[in-house]
Amino acid sequence: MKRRRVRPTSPAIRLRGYRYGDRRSGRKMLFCSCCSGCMRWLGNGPKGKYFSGREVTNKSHRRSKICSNYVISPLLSKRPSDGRRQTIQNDMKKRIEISAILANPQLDTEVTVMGWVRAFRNNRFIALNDGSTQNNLQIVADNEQFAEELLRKISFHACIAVTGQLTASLGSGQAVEIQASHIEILGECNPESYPLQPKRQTMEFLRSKAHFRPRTSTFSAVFRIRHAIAFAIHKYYNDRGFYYLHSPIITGSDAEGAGEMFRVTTLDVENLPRTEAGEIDWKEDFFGRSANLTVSGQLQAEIGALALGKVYTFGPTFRAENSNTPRHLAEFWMIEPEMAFCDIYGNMDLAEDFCKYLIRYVLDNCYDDVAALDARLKEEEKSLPADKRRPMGLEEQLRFVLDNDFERITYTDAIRILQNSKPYKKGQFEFPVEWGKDLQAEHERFLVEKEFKKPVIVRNYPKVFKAFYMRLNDPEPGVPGDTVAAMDVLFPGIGEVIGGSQREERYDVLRSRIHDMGIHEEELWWYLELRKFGGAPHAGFGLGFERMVQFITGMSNIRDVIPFPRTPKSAEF
RNA sequence: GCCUCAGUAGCUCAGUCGGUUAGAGCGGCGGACUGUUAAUCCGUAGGUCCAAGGUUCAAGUCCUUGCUGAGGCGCCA
Repeated sequence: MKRRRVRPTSPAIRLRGYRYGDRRSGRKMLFCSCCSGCMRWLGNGPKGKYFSGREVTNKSHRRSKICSNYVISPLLSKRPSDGRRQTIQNDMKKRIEISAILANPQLDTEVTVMGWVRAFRNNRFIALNDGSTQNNLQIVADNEQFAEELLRKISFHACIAVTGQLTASLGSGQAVEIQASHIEILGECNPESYPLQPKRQTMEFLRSKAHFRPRTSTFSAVFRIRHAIAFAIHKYYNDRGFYYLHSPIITGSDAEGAGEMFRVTTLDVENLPRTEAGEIDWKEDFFGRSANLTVSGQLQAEIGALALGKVYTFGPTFRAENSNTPRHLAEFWMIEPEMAFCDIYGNMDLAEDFCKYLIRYVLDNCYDDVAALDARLKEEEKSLPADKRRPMGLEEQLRFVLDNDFERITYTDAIRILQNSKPYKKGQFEFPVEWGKDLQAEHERFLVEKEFKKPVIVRNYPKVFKAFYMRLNDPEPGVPGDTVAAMDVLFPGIGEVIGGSQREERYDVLRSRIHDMGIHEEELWWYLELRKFGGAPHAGFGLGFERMVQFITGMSNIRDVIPFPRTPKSAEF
């Protein structure tokens, strides 16, 4: 069948759709064209060359066959002439988003807006928010013009539709407002039983009301910014020639070396199949083997990089660790770029440029949201003693990161700096500082927040506490032991945002590392073969998406930057 | 997983050495208010003091266990 766009058959009826001709019957069939995926059937046309839009459209409309996105002809959207009240259905097509009104206000025109009531002051002024922007639009409701019954229903977070003239505001807090001529309650919100209130509420409380918290100013700002960062990530890599590679969410490998995993099974847990030896028989399971949720897409990303050159993954990641901190989630999103023909230095360059790009993108595109979060933090910190307050405001902090180069040091440098530090000499560190021991949070925090006062990239860690796939460095004078080309990007407040490395591309070296760490070689046969056949030097890193959102929004708990957080003992919503 | 703290009205919290009828602010409800910006003013209702057990003449308060939450640490992104 040939797909062909249908032209309007008459000026009055603008019909949009794709027409398929059936050769055998000669009938024409019309399908919706609201989007490339929509195949909603709108009706059969009559035989013959011409297609009657009116007939089909009217018939389809009566039978509710038209896709909701389908552009209705002017004929249908015209208001009924018999004076019947216009329906919401028609209003919705006229609805303008508040962001559009505020960006480009057409004064003295009639507009229709829909959204949720943030405040109803003086029985006259409604602050309306529809989620399209941080800013509310003020609705002026002349209370003699509206029934008391209606006004009573304009309560906190009730959903309403308002039509009226857009005018310059007489008040001082806003530039424009709507003089309401028509108000409709789309969804009542009984304040006696609705859990949220027009007042400050704690993050803990709002977390327990995850189905309503996006309506608050703080969370809507966070989720708009979260979206912007996600979008910017794709844009960043796409613009630089990376390919988005979908790494699997279910994995059969448990040798990824990144923590405890969630098991995926269809076996009856009440009655597990056993082998003769009495062990659980995973051959009976859905995949014919033991399977888990992924803890990293890195190993698969390496497959991509060694064919497509530059790839990135961006997907959910699962860690079944009992981590009870404001920086950990059991389900989080991770971005893992992987580049062939790249070493640890190129890796660091990408990491720094990438972080800065995301921050800049948010400042350029979500300034109102950042400003609102900044103001909120400042307000919140007023009640804290001076030494507990953040050294910088949110926006100031973001600009500071943009304006300064990240400090780049080796692990060996870091140990030396720490051993010469005041807290070390005064014995204020809880954990020992010596070459060969991993840096603890208190050490990282000292480097980032006290010594350098900006993001720090630490590289070349001892191989003993790093993963098997990291590239072994040549021995260096002044370095007491073997190191690998690993790097961590440390940010103020949240610690490690990025962990990455140059990968071990030498088959023999990798194989002996796998053996040393007690990993079964058979699990990683394909990973080893990547080195055996057409291998290349390559590098990459993992960036914790929520940690970046946390840094950019200034939220102190990671559970408040993901819509539905999953943490130990918590998977509501 | 370890350590610390918390759980009292719808929300945020106070409640002294174990002692009479458990309080406040905000929010809700009723009323007033035609230029408000967390509006304001007057009035009013609202409690299984997390749960179970224990000590005591007497427990919101002390003890034990459990549950939940937060913070710190570890693991990491």
